[in-house]
Amino acid sequence: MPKTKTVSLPSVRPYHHGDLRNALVQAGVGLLAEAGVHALSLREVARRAGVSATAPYRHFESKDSLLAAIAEEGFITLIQMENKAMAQFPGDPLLQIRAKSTAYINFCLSHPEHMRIMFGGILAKPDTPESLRQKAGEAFSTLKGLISACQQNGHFRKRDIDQQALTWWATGHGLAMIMLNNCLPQSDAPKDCDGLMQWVVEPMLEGFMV
Amino acid sequence: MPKTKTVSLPSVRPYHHGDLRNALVQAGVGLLAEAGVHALSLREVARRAGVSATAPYRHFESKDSLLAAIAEEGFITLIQMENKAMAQFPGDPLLQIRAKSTAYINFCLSHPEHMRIMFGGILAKPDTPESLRQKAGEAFSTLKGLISACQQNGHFRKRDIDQQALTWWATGHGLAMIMLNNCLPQSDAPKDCDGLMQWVVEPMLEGFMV
DNA sequence: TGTACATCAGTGAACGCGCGTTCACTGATGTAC
DNA sequence: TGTACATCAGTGAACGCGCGTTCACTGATGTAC
Repeated sequence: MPKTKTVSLPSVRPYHHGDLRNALVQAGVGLLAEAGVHALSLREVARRAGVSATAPYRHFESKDSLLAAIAEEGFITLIQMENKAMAQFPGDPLLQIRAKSTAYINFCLSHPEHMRIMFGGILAKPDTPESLRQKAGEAFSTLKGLISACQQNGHFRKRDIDQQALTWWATGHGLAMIMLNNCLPQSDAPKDCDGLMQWVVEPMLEGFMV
Repeated sequence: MPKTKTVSLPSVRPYHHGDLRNALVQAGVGLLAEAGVHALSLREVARRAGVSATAPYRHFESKDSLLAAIAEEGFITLIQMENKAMAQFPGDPLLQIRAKSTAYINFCLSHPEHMRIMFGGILAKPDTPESLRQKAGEAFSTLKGLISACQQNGHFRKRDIDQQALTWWATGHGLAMIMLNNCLPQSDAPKDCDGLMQWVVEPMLEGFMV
């Protein structure tokens, strides 16, 4: 087979990367998905980004702050998925809550290792950046808005909104974590995860409905 | 200050430990509680048990199998705490479920790092020992029994037992994980964790009640 | 428009570290006769 | 009861490894005049 002489494209990486911070976060996200939390090291992330082991220190104080950025990226993706799902049912808060729940569990199951970072104690650390905390809280605010709307339009009984919201979130989050860890017991539950989520949420919903 | 000559007690560790396997598990549990998952290494566990770095290999194939034993110990403790709480209300399955929920969250909050191992993916690994899987399933079986009893005595509507049980577990587990990770949003929820658990479970319970 | 210089974003060598695991070993224990 | 020997449960040296981080550096970029 004759070797074809390939034209040298501008493959010479310029000295400055241009958007290394972002590239590192993306490399981290990819590594996480492929190899899991335990394989996620600063050095490997740098390697993936095609950069020296110490370059990340121009953009992150320490490994922990890279981790925080990766977690934040996770919350952003989660919120996007939820918003997209909710947008299918404009004006119908009940269907929107259902869609949001489904999106939540879909994210969890498609990003299990990411979940372990997002909910693996990083938010309990003192030096967690404010932007991360804020993103983490955003999804919950949306949920409260939807529940409030469901009370207004007569779908739900009037109850403490924080209370109903937290109950809902706990249920969805708990199911997701249980599935993530392969703890789901044998049962006659639906096999598809959308159906399962509805199935689990349903008994709780009966308590919400007017 | 005069040195008092201390009698040499039988402090000379005999060559054979006697119950090293158990001692290693306990050392691991202690280390976990004090220093967290990240600090949990085979070598440090051996050090704590006062034994050479390689001694654990007489009792555990690998670090992973020590981890599995530690997780199993966690489930045993959890089950004990739940059973003790339930025993306060013999013959009253509804109060027993409530007590079990409270015990669950008390365990989670008093053993956060242990929870991370128990529900950190270890049950998803292929070579997880059968005994661990079985212990992990035990608490759920108990819950199903209680729910069934609540249906029998007319407290709960007749519904699929697996479904109600999973909803309940998901809610309790979710709340515990949320608290563990400091994700609990600002709200007018009770501050004590028993009260909080009841507060979160209550809206769901209304859907269960006849 | 050109130049001097400060600042920024990379490099690569080196550090010390603790880890999981292997190996050949030895001291203690249990058992068959 | 005593002895030979197999088995068991420890030891300690050594392995290779990848990690996070520091340091002094250098190439590229932006800015003031």
